[in-house]
Amino acid sequence: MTTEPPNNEILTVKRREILTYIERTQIERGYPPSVREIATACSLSSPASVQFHLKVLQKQGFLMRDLSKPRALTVNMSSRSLSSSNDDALSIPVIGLIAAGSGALALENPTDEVALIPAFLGDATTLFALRVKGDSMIGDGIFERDIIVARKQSTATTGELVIAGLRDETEATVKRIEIDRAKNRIVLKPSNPAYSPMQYPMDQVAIYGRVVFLQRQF
Amino acid sequence: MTTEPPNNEILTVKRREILTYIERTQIERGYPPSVREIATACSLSSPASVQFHLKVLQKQGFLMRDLSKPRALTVNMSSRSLSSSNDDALSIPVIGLIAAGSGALALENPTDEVALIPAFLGDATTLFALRVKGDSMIGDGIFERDIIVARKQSTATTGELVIAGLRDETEATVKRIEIDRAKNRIVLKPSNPAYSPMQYPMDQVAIYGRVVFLQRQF
DNA sequence: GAGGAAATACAACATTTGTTCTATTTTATC
DNA sequence: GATAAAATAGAACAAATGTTGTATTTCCTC
Repeated sequence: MTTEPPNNEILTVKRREILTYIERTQIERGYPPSVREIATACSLSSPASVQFHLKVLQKQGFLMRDLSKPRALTVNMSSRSLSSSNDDALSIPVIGLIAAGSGALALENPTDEVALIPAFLGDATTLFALRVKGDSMIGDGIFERDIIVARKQSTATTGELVIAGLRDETEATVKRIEIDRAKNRIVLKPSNPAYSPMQYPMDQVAIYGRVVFLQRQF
Repeated sequence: MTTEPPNNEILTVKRREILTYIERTQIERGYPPSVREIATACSLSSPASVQFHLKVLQKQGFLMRDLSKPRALTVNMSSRSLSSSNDDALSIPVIGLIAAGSGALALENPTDEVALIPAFLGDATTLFALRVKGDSMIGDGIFERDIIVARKQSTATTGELVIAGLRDETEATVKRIEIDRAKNRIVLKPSNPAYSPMQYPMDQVAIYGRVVFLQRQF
């Protein structure tokens, strides 16, 4: 299995069209298209024309073929991975470290960028990402170095996982929130039994956002 | 697209073997096997025998076919999803393989789609995604319903987080692996203290891949 | 052990498909 | 505009593949 180094030559319009069609078909139908199906889909009236492009694509390392076998196509490299502006990918700035235990968050100095492609996340402008520090939330499976994505919002309901902090401070933590309107209190609960919940008067707590997503690299 | 209700008839040994082979081939090669390839792999010396089973599987709703088209096979329902509720088992319902095709295979619920892959994961063709079932790995912060992305590989070193299973079975689990070459044994360790490590002779364990990434939606 | 259903096999055939050769058209370059 | 390279097309052929009909074997049930 020799993985050809990606020829950094650009993809022709037609070749990109073909590559994309193969990918889409594989995903949508569960099996790759035949040469003639590619021809029809990509407006080429001869299988030979497709053959021509396939050979180039193969030489460039974009796909693998098992010759003489119908539909024996494997896409090595997504055409998307080459596009400079990755339409589908969201890049969200990692604003800083968020505390587990007591805090320490330096907002507003993007250190990193996370690339996400989740369709389900919706409007990207209201999202921000943080790298987790500490172990106060391991009960929820949130570990040190994980990256969590939150949606900016200043309110929350009991039980939600939020990014919050004290109004006067620059620190923020990720915690499960509990709102007691009767007593006018907010409780921020760690999910690690080794830590204790913290109680504050409602007006002292600032909610920055709600956790919607988490990712971890091993 | 009518999703046939899963006929609760059980899968024959042979039919399960065939279904599993189709799935595995789709994952590993990127395209489904031909009828004759199935015959060879599943020890059937006639394509007609395979045809017989395929028709049954199709009627049961396990797979779809486009007749007269080579390799036009789509697995609707993983054979794994039928396996008795082994807590450790991974259900591999939807593998909408990553950012594009490669070894795509979209099984089961089109609703559940993994559509996220960070650039840093590199070559997408050797990756596959799984949805986690069970709580045997919560010690590592891997929870039910999380999606883990693994890189295909058949070997591993002690301490790594792997997708592995018994060679003869269709189920796979995510576990931390420990290899004892002296005793010719492999230990698969859950990270939930409620579960016990399992020991197997080395040649009975099949390693499918190493966990490289995890994502969770809240 | 008899009978029937399920499973398997063999062989022949029709399709789909990949492949190659050659000719023609388009595009780019000077 | 001339020339070469790239791209496309057409046709014919070979290989891989799906399909069907029938016969044989295996397995299960009574």
